[in-house]
Order: sequence, then C-alpha cells, then structure tokens
Amino acid sequence: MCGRTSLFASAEVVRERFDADPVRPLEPRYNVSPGQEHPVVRNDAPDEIRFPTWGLVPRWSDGSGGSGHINARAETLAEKPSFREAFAERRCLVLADGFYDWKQTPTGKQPYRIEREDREPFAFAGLWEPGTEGAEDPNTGNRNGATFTVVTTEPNAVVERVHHRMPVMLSPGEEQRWLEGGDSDLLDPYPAAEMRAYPVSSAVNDPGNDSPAVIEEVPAEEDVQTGLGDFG
DNA sequence: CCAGACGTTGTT
DNA sequence: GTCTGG
DNA sequence: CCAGACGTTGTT
DNA sequence: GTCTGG
Repeated sequence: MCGRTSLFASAEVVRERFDADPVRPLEPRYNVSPGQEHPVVRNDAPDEIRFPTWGLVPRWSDGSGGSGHINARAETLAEKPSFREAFAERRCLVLADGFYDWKQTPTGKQPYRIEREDREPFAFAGLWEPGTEGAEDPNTGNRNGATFTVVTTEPNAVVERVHHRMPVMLSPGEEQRWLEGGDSDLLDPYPAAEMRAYPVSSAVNDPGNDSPAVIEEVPAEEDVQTGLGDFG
C-alpha cells in the first residue's frame, strides 16, 4: 500500500470530523487511484480541505520523470532527498474512510477493503508539494498543481494477512500533532483492534468503477475454490 | 569538478 | 516487459 | 494500486 | 536542491 483509497462520507460529516471546509464540493468517492485529485488538509491552511493530485513531485523536479511518488516510507522520510523538505515543512492529512490492498494468492490477486471497525473517516499521514508557478508548460504539458504522497509503515495484525506494508493512519488525537511537525512516534501501525479487512469484488481493480458496489463484501476467490466459503 | 539520480511495492 | 493514464 | 497501451505512413 | 558516482 497504499495505492487505492476512498472517501464517501458526507460533506457534512467530513467537515465536522476535521473541522475544515472543502474549497469545492466534496463528491463521494469509492475508488480513488494515484494521479487523481483527492481531499487533504494541509498544514499551511488547516481549516481548508484542498484537492492536490496523488503522486508527490518534488519541487526541484521538472515533472518529466514520471507520475510522482504515491507512497513514502516512514522509516526514511527524514533522509530521502525527495521527502526531507516536505517532512520538515509540508505535512498534510489525507482524508479517507478506507483503502484497498491486493493479496497475492495461488490463483491470482484478491482485492480487500480495509477500514476502521466503526467505518468512520480518518486521516493518513501525508506530505505535500506546491505546484510550479504560472501556467502549465505548453511544450511538455506537465501539470502544475500541488501534489501529495501517503506515508507507509509495517502492517498491523489485520493488514498483515493481506499485505506487507500499510499506510500510516493517524488517530484523531494525533492529527494536529502531525500537521504541526510532530515526529516519527506518530508513524506506528494503527491498532489492529480498531480495524477490519474483507474481500471485495475485482471490479475495484478498474479505477473507472467508482460506485458503492466496490465496497461490498464478497467471498474470497481462494475460499470459493477450496469450498471454505460455501456454508457461511 | 560535472553528471546523474533522487521512489515505492513487489519480484527475482 | 515497461510505461502511461486513471 | 491496476488497466491498457506499446507504431508508422498515409488516408479519411 | 542535494547527494553520490565517476
């Protein structure tokens, strides 16, 4: 992780939960992929919800090197040239109410949805970069908007069954501290007791399938094939 | 000194 | 296989 | 993260 | 911009 997420909680719930106002209407999203714009709260404007593009492009990059960094390892944030400055100065909360991971099985990849046990929205620890000044480069077509990345860490007991990394989820009490520059003690795996994971349809594989159907639980394909899913 | 990389996950 | 687009 | 393209000359 | 490799 983390390469796919969601945020379909109502605008009202999100506004109350994070005490911030979206700068444009908040639409429900069930399947958000890298390269898309997604709501975040930035440390430089903590009372606003903005929509940078998922995939951090360092300020010194001309953007020609591909589509940006969708994840950043918590273990090396402070050292890596691509993240060091953002870690020191540009924190953000990436708003979500779940994410998806693909478990490698003998028969293929089974997608799982992972969320809080109470299904409430939460925040990933994130870093952001400002866009380049001025208009989009007419020659390269490179985008010029702000970008962000999601910090990853080791998995907890729930996520471990699916994948060997997980995004850093902040508890409500940690959010302000992260924005204000708190350090790596905030970047531990989230408590497994407050999370759950369940298999979902491979419809989620296609980023174009952005509907409530992709959050519905289905029998895991490997369980179907071994008969484990047959009797409830 | 300049040139070239700068990242993750996953895979081998 | 690898890169780009979503 | 996964899905889908990945090429040219020339033609409509 | 800053670090590493040559």
